[in-house]
Amino acid sequence: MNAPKPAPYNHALIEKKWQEAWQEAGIYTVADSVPGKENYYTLVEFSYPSGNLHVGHWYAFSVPDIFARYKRMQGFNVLYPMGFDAFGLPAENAAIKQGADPKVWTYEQMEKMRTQLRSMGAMFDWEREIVSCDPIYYKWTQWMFNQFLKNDLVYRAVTKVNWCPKDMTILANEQVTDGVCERCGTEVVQRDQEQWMIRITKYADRLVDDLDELAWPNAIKEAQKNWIGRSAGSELSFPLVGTDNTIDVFTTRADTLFGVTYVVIAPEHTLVSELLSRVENADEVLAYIADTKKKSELDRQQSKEKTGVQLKGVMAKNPANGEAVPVWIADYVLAGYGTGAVMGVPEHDERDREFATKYNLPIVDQPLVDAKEITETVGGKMVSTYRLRDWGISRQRFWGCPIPIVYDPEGNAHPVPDEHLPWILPSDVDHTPDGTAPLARSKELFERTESIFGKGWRPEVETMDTFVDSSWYFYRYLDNKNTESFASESVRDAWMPIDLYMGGAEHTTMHLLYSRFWVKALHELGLVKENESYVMRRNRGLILGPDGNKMSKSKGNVIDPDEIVSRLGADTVRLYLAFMGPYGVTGNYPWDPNGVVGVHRFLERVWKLKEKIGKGAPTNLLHKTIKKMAEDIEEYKFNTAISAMMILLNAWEKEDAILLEEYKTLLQLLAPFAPHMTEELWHELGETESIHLSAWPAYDSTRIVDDSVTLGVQINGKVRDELLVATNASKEEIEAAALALPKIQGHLAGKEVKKVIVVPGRAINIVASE
RNA sequence: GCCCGAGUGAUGGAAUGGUAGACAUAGAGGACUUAAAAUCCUCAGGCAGAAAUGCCGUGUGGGUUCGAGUCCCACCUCGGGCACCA
Repeated sequence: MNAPKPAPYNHALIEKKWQEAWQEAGIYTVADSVPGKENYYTLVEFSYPSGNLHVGHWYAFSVPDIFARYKRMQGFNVLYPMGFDAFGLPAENAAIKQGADPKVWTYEQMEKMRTQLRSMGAMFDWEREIVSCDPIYYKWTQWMFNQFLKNDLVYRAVTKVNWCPKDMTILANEQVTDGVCERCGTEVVQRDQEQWMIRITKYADRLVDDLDELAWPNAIKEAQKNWIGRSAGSELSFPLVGTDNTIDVFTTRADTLFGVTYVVIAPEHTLVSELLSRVENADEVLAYIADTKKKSELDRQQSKEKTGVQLKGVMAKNPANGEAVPVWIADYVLAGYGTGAVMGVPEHDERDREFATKYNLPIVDQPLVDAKEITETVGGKMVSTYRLRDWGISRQRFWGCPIPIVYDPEGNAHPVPDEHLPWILPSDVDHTPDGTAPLARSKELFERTESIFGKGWRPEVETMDTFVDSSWYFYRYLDNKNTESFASESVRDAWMPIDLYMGGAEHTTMHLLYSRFWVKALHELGLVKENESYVMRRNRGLILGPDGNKMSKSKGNVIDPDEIVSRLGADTVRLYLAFMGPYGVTGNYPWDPNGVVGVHRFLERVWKLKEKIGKGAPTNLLHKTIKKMAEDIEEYKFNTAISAMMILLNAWEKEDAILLEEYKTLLQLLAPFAPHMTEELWHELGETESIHLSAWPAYDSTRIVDDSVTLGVQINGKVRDELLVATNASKEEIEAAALALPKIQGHLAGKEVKKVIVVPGRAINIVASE
């Protein structure tokens, strides 16, 4: 009879068993402080409850989990929390299309996702879960809004919004494709809308300058700098001939001031209405302005051909030489950038030249002067201007955080006092779009407002941009049940700032910048100590379909993680995603159905390797592997860390036997990657405590150096042979041995050796005459 | 157009200025099997050659260096960001 076959690797059984056991034992519950351990806060962007976990979620959450687990084994008290960014458009769309209640819909999606998220076997501490649409959470979103309002960081302003006349709704930029509404295809128009704004521009300089202190990847910093778009220049006043008024222009080229031949203002410029009375061609000007308004923002951007109209009879004086120049209106000048007016210097600016040529304006060549000097001479000032605009947070939507504002009978806005927070989102709303904010139809909200504030008072009916919810969520994980503050000072001290924030590249300029601003504002208001929220940020790449295209249902290239998990296991999916390439660089990797089988094979081989446990000899390779893996993981190069384990496995499989302790060390190295399988084997080998509570193995530094090493022997930089030498051989010995190699002698025949360079442990280069 | 990245086998990728292609996948050959799958072993950048070996080779062209995938200059291609930004 044959000996009984050892049990095969049954991932389904093992994964279920340990997920339950871990939860039971609470091994992922994180305390705010653990004696002798340093806290380490790893963050990933919380999920939108779309209801179905796709490969992207796995990549976003399970690979950072490897890092978090590694840090934990290294002796850190690691927090790796998860929650839901639960307000947002899809819930509302479901309400409009299917008549669902957005809240019920959202909570259903979250429940589905929690189950799927658990199948990852990640070390999320679910007791710290946050849900941004929960009043216990948004109370503090509203409270912070009030704090900002009190401190002049919030104001009311009229801005342009995308408006779909058919759907009667404001559209977000991403809902507008090629100038039409993505839902109904109707042409989108620009409409003035009064809304609540957050003064992010007040922090523009700090948001740029403080990047220098951060050890972030350069590309991310550059993207933010670019987005903020600080530009240093001069603001100069051009007096209008015959009036007390001036046109203020912004220029980065004050040095070309003497070359100015005209001045242009934006059609929306505040001076326009005043000047109209003095203009000789008012009809023409009005027609031009009307024309501009008809054009969508997109049209204005697309048509590169410059148009404009002269304000006949209006002249501006060049402050440098007193020369009178004509004033024009043109829509290539943007009202929202700089001062909304520019000086035209066709000699030095290509765009100005194009405009001047088209309208026969003079082009004069004048010598350049010193920018700073001339600015001072003409009474201007050196200023910076920014591409960054203030942040409009009002949304005419239902499923968002209510803006805690009420209006008195005279229409003056008042904050809802803190004692009335959370200012609850009502539920009695018809979601059919009719051009007004859904909350305007809530009887409950209006009655509540009157009962608290008095007759004739009415509520704000707009809700906040969901980027507000996500600007501070990382504080709430720290203290998610606190009813006295958004997070207590002691827990913030314990965890902030965040050590590592991994997320999508698409959030580089919006969410990442908003949340940096938010922390700076809280900091300035004395509400938090830190001035920057993220010590390190890494953007991950994208997982593409097997065909190399972005996964999409229409392309039929979508990989369903649930299917792979049930067929090959969560450990395999985690390992495969980590093995595809380095993490934290924005590389996009195609999913290879064969590749995932390959890493599964690796796990099965590790599983089978236990049969070789016996009287083996200690191996140096293990210690090199430990060293290399730690180095690689610290750089998020999980792919090469895995490959190091594969190399070790390949070597051990050739041995007759391996030592129990060494095999267990391999399990520990593999534990962050394949938490379930390693836990099973760990216990099978007699351990009673979780492998995830064990310490990351240390390597023996005396065992990472081999006795001998193979060097490449080059002649004039070309490899001709190799040489096995003792690691401690002297340069002279190596040189002599290399020169004595028969192959080398052959190559050197008739040549003169000029120099020999020995690179210890690497190569020998013999420099010879040709 | 401007800014930031990146170009390496059939594929994902590896390589402190020091033996290019680790590891893995696909592929070829073999073992086991009645057969297939699974598993195991071997080969595997290109060209030439029976082989030994030689020549070529990291987007292109230059350069620095004893030595360049890696550093410098110019260009090409691809990806990302911004864009009538004064």
